[in-house]
This record gives sequence, structure tokens and C-alpha cells, in this order.
Amino acid sequence: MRLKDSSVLGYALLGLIQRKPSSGYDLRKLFAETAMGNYSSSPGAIYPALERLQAQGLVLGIVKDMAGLRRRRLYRLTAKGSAELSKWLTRPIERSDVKRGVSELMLRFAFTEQALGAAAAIAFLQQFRAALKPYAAGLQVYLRANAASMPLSGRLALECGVRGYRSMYAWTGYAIRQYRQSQSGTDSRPAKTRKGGPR
Amino acid sequence: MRLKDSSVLGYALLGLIQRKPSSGYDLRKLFAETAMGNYSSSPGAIYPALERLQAQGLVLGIVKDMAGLRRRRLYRLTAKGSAELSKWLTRPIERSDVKRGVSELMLRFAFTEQALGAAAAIAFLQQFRAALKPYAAGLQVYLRANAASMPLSGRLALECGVRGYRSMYAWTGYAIRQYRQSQSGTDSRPAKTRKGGPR
DNA sequence: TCCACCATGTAACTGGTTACATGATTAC
DNA sequence: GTAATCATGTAACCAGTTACATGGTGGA
Repeated sequence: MRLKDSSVLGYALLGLIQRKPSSGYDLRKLFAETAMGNYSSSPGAIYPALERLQAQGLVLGIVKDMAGLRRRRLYRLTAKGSAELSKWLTRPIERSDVKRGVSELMLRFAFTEQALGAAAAIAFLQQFRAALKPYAAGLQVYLRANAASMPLSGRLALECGVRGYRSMYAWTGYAIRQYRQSQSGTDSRPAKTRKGGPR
Repeated sequence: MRLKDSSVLGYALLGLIQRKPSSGYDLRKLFAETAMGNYSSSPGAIYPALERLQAQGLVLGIVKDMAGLRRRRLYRLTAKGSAELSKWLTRPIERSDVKRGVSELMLRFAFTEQALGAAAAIAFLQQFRAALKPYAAGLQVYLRANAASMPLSGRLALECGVRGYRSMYAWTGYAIRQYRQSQSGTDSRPAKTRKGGPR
């Protein structure tokens, strides 16, 4: 009897709660306002998800009587929840993960630093890089083999994919360099300086 | 009483069926084998989806007694289905489409050429391009404004997104050039094109 | 005969969406 | 007192997943 792993939404919630104990309302706002907007929102998704996490013992919600405001249920990770989050973050990256879509991997990356430290983030990037390379190459091979028999639109759509994966591959190199740089400088605190921007 | 628009899967099925009348089995194989793998597969999704499309009158399934094989139900588009597909393909591209994810847009692009001709595909690319530019710029602005207060991982994740959108923007330029080239050279397609002349 | 494969379906479960309900607090 | 906002929930519905069922066909 397999306990279904938490959905991506579940892991996103775990990650955010780990970062800072939060109420459902807080989390909704985060999803709605920050660049994580592609992840769902709306009470009908989040409150039930939090209940599921609590039922699995990954999270513990305590009603706080915030002076002067309506009671809010503050969730924080349990030890089990923390372990589950770590397990998800360190799960080996496979071809199928890349294929299924890169957004879950980016979410994992975004949480790795604060949950497991910069070294783990670098390790993640290296794995990601290693998975991207053959994937892009495979697409390229498929493209070369089938280009002649595909309509132009199909060929171009594939090329778009190849370019996207290549771009991400290049990004992993850049990101690793950034981490190394931030480590060699002041230790422990990831450098917030250097707002160069991409490119 | 709004009939819910077909889901993305529904449109994907319409597009594939338009290209060539197909059975559920054919469609499953397409999803499983071609680079469209990210779209679902598995009978439990496809057969019910086909039934829904039929119930909406977008598609008509006829049992063919393919000599020597088990009967297969061949679906083909109805006029209504064709119209619905065209409506989806030509729906204006908005910021929210880009945000929600680019894969639906790529699917639309891939079907546009065969359904509506090369001119429509070019028009789609131009719209797509026009939507990508401000989106990437907006991300960039957000990044610059918040980089200082974000952990390195968050900053890098955002930068990855910016790079991805830039790469896609560049791709739209390339794709438009490719279409122009294919049109000016040997016209393979019977000219549905030339509506407004390639600007 | 039995197995492998083609092809279609179905049932149980899960999770997300939309829309609404509820109640507490602050501002007027 | 009433409106706006904070905050949590709930119910109905819908689509997708997994896993299984069905049955027809060809080949050993």
C-alpha cells in the first residue's frame, strides 16, 4: 500500500514552510505574488493540501491568537516533514524528470540552498547539468533523423525545445560558477552582492 | 451555462485528428512515441476525452472493420470540431498564456501550419514574439528589484527563467525567417498563404 | 491450445478548480 | 452598525492516473 508521495504542490508547501512557518493565507499570497505564480493558489487547493500534509505527520499546524487578528493556523515542519523534504530535494535527477518538465526541478533547486546548504545546491546543479546534456543531445539526434519527414512547424517546435535545453545547460554552468564565487568570498552567507543579472 | 472549453488534452486530440483521422490507439502511440510525450497517454485519459469530444459534437467516431484486425473506432473532425480547433489556434496570445506555460503555445504552433497554413503560422509566431518580449522584460525588472533580498538560489532560478524566455524570443525570430524562406523558395504548400502578403 | 499483441474500455481514487460560506477584526 | 479585509474552510464538479477487464486475432 503505497502512500502517494506528496504532489508537487505538497512539496512546494513543505519547502516554503521550512523556510518560514506560515499560515495558509501566507502561502496563498506567496503563490499569488511572487514569481512562483505558476503553482496553484486558491484556498480549495492549499487548505486541503495542508491538511493532507498534517495527516501524514509532515507538518504541524498550531492556532496562534495573533493579538488583534483573527486566529491563524501557523504550520511548521515536523522532523518527519523535514526528512521528507530532504528526500525529495536529493532524489537523483533522471531523464524522466527532465522530460516531465523542468519546473519541478527548478523548484527543488530553489529550496535546496536554504534547506541543505550551498554545497547541496551545487551538487544539485551538477546533477542537473549531467542530465540535461544527454537529453538535449537525444532531442538533437531525433531532430536530425526526422527533420526531413516533418512539417516545418514540427521541426521548428523541436528546435525550440533543443534551444531551451541548451540554454538551461549553459545556465547550470553559470550558476555553478556563481555559487563557487559566493563561497570563496565570505563563507556561510551566500553573497547577495553582485547584482549583475544574467548575460 | 458555459460548456467548459476542451482541456489541453482535448485540443491536442483535435489537432492530431484533424491531421489524420485516428483511433484512440493511434493517438496513444503518438503521445507515447513522438516528442509530444509530455502530453498524457494511457487509455484512462484518452478514451474518455474522445467520448467527451464526441458528446460535444466536435468529433465523430466510426467503427471500421479493418480487415483482419479488431474493429477500431476511427475519429474524424466534424465541421464544428474544425471550427473549435481554429478558434483555439487563433485565440490571441496573452500574458497569462505565457505565464501559464509555454507548452500549450508550442502545441498550438505545431498545429497551426497544417490546420490554417503557413501564413497563419507566421502570424502566430509574430504574436508569440510580441508577447514574449514584455514578459521577459518584466521578469528582468522584478529580478533587478528583488535580487538583493533573495537568496542566491532564488535569484539564479529567476535568471534561468529570463534566459529561457530570451532564448525563445530569439527562436521566434529564427522561425519566422525559416517560414519566409520556405515560402519564397519552392512553394510546397498550395498557397493558402498570401493573404496579406508576408510583411 | 495457449500466448502475445491489438484495441477499447471501465472503476476507484486523487487532487485541483470554482464558487460559496463563515467568522473575526478594524475603520468609518 | 456596516463595510472591508483577514483568514479559514467546504461542496460540487471535473479530469487524469493506475490498474484492471474484455475480447478479438495471428502465430507457435
